[in-house]
Amino acid sequence: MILWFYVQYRVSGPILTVLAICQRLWQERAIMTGRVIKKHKGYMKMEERYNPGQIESKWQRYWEESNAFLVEEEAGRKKYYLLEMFPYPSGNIHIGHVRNYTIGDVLARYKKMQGFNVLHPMGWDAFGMPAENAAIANNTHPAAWTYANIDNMRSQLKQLGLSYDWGREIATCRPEYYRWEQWLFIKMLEKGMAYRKESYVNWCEDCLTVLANEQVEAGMCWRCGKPVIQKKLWQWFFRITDYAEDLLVHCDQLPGWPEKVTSMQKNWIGKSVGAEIRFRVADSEDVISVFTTRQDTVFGATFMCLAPEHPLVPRLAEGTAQEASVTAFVEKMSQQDRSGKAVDQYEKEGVFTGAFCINPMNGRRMPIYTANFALMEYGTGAVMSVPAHDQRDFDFAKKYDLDIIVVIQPEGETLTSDMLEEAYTGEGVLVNSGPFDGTGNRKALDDIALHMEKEGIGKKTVSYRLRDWGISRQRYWGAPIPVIHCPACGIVPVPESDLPIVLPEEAGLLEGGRSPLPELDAFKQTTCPVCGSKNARRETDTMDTFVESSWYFERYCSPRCDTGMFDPSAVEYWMPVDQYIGGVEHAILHLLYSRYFTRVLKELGLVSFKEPFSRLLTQGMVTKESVSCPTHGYLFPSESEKSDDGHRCLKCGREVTVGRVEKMSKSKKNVVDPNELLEQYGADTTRLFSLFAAPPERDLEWSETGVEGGFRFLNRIWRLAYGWMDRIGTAAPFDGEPDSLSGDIRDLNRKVHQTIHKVTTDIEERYHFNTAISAVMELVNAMYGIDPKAGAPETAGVCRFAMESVVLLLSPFVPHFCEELWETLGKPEGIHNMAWPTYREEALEKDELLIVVQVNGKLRSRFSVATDADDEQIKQMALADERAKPFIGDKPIKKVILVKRKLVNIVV
RNA sequence: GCGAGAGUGGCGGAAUUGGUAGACGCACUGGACUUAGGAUCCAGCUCUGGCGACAGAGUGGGAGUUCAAAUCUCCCCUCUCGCACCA
Repeated sequence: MILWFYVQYRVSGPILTVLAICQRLWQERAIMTGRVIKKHKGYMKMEERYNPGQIESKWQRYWEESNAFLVEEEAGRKKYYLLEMFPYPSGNIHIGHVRNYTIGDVLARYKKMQGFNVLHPMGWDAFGMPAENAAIANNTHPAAWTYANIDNMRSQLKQLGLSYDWGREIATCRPEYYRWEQWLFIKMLEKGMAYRKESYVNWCEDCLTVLANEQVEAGMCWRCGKPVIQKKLWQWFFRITDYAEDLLVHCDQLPGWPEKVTSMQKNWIGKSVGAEIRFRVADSEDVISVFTTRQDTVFGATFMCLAPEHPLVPRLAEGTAQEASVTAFVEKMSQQDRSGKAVDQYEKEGVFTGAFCINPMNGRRMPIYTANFALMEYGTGAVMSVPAHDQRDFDFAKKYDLDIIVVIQPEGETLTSDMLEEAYTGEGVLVNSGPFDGTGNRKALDDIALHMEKEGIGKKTVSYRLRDWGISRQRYWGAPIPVIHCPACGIVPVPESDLPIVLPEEAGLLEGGRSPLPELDAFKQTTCPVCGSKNARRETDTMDTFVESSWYFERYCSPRCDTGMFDPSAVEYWMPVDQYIGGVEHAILHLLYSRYFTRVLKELGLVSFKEPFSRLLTQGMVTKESVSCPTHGYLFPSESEKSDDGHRCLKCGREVTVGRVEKMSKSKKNVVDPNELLEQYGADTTRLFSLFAAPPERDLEWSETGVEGGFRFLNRIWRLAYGWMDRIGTAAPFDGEPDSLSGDIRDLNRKVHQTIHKVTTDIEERYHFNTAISAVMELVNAMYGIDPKAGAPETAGVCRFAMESVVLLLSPFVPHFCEELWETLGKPEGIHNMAWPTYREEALEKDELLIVVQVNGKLRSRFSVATDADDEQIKQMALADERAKPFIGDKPIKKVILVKRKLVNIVV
């Protein structure tokens, strides 16, 4: 009621509001006494004013009570699985969620009206760090915080009127869900798809905890500010690299995916074709294996670089004069962020290990360095450096005064090392390359690889940039990894019958974000399932949350299945997802992991397909300026204030810096809460506005300017309907030949058909909801000039056709509003079950063509012509055009270009 | 740094296949209705010059292809996303 009052006040001002209150009280009395809701001339009595609050709760209740969106498999009926990326339950939905889920809802409702059996589920990606952080900050349990957030966000989503099958809701933090993930892990372990190896984590010595990359700020711990070091731990991995080639090849077989996504995935997998070459370490049994794509330059290799983490580094330096400096360098590197993006930004540096290796092609002694740009994760962790033909190696050689030998010369030129200002990376002919001198370098790639293969020095090989997926997390709020470490039997999988390994909820979090699991004896101490040893201990690492989101779309098909991950027949019916929608920021990791997981499921015989998502729509980010205060860090919009005095923090009064425009995120505090919009204008206006503001794939810098326009548009339709109701009377919607109409009413009929055409293709082919909405706006503008009772006898019928079409076309966008109007039009309730309107091809035809006249490509005139005019006639009319003539003058006409039914360009 | 994308009036955007740049909406201006208006209806609204008819310029900047370029090609600038432990 308060909301209603507020809207009234906004719309009508004070005096009419008082009148409206009286009217409303009268109506409510009438409703209570049952006198209002009855048929009136074939349609329902209509409220004069659009009242979103009342309408929206009415229809949301109706959808819920009539189970409007619950679905099940129906053999023989065409299905459509529409999925939006499920949210992390961070607390409140933000405007980015509204955008994502509204886009999905439009498509789901549209497909339903097209006759599909539409699966449209929703759930929660509920494990993750923010719950732990919130638990520490508020002294609660991550589970309590997460479930409270889920309840809150579910009711917010329901307020938006989204057509979800809520009977299929899942939360990944529930044992019923992660039980099957643990089951799958064990299967993968049995198949060798999961394995353990040592790798590095960010470690804070002070908090004694592992840090996520996000928790490292400029090399320091975000909690205590102490330096972060790299610590080696035994961790679990999935062998995604086994599928590198398959994932890569199928990027080109995903026609429903945006090319930018497949292209990013291809680059991420990063296939390189080259050779592996073995370099013997001088005076030692050791061999260094390198991967290179430039084996044609092997004669120019003058030194070797090993990653600081390379196992040979300490051994090579041992006992040499360089040992101390090598140890110091390795130590220094272990303090640094070694991620790809960081390494690329450091200045290249390295130290000599004191050892040499032998170039197998020419016997050259090459000094072995350890260098910061060599990555243990890529290739073999060793780089054969050819300074003459690689810029990075060139810079390094100049810095440390190392030899440079030219081995490729541009055709017909002589190039020597002292001529080089920078590396020569172009094509050419081999020199200084023994038997290969004079060979083109392209051909030499093959020749040298073959030669090495014959001599046992190396071989052709392929390398990928993609690395195996590390899934171990030393965290509490995640799915426990179901293995047992037994001192006698080693790694033992938890028997299937013991699943799920439930995360012990009684555990509180330890200070500093450290996982309590390793210190919780009740969890950790267990019996070995193989030998019965009492000294066995449970794995205390939990799984990366990306694991949960890599198969949830399959779980939705049979979310309550308790005999397996899913019911195979349900998955065969619903999968693959026909349309997946989510933020472009997931273009690589989540989507690649999901593709990988589906391949694993196929390999295990659980599904019959390997690509989970047929079509993908990557929605652009909703961005906003972030605001940060020198003392308080990032601020919520409500925590700072702009005045003449400047933009200040409300907590401390200091001047804030208005940051970059960034993706909305809770950590940046630049989120926009849709609640105010919902309260002020209702769900339909909020939905309409988020769709109208920009096409889905485009980034959207948030601004509320324009939201009034959407609300006005709905009011405008409401008023039109209210004014037309009596005047249309009981006329049936016009469905006759367009030729039986003339004048305004003929134009309106054409406009309706054109609008149906435009809205349908915009939704179906382009997802351009903004232009679909503006097409309906144009139609409504055209309807405003028409009186259904005046003119030809067909007028009322055309008007009813127009009005019903507007309501049907808008129903996926503003469903509550359209349900209400549909009922008012005297239609059976449930517009979501109606068929999508269709247009007639012959009704789209215009009566006249507009021809544009250009002279030398510049617009000079235009004229109308009958649709059946032939090209020659149009040409003559253009040449005779009075407004074009002065620009032709007496200059000779060189050429006349005619674009059929559109344009004439006269070239003089 | 590497990979991917984007840039059009005061603002959000439109122009679907190289063929009328600025649809639709916001903001703004003027008018009508009105006791009143932050409601509604009608009209105007890229910039420069001109009373006007009209003319010239114009899609981040620069070059090019073409009868014709927001759209294609090359170079440059700016912004956004991802970079493997945020989700």
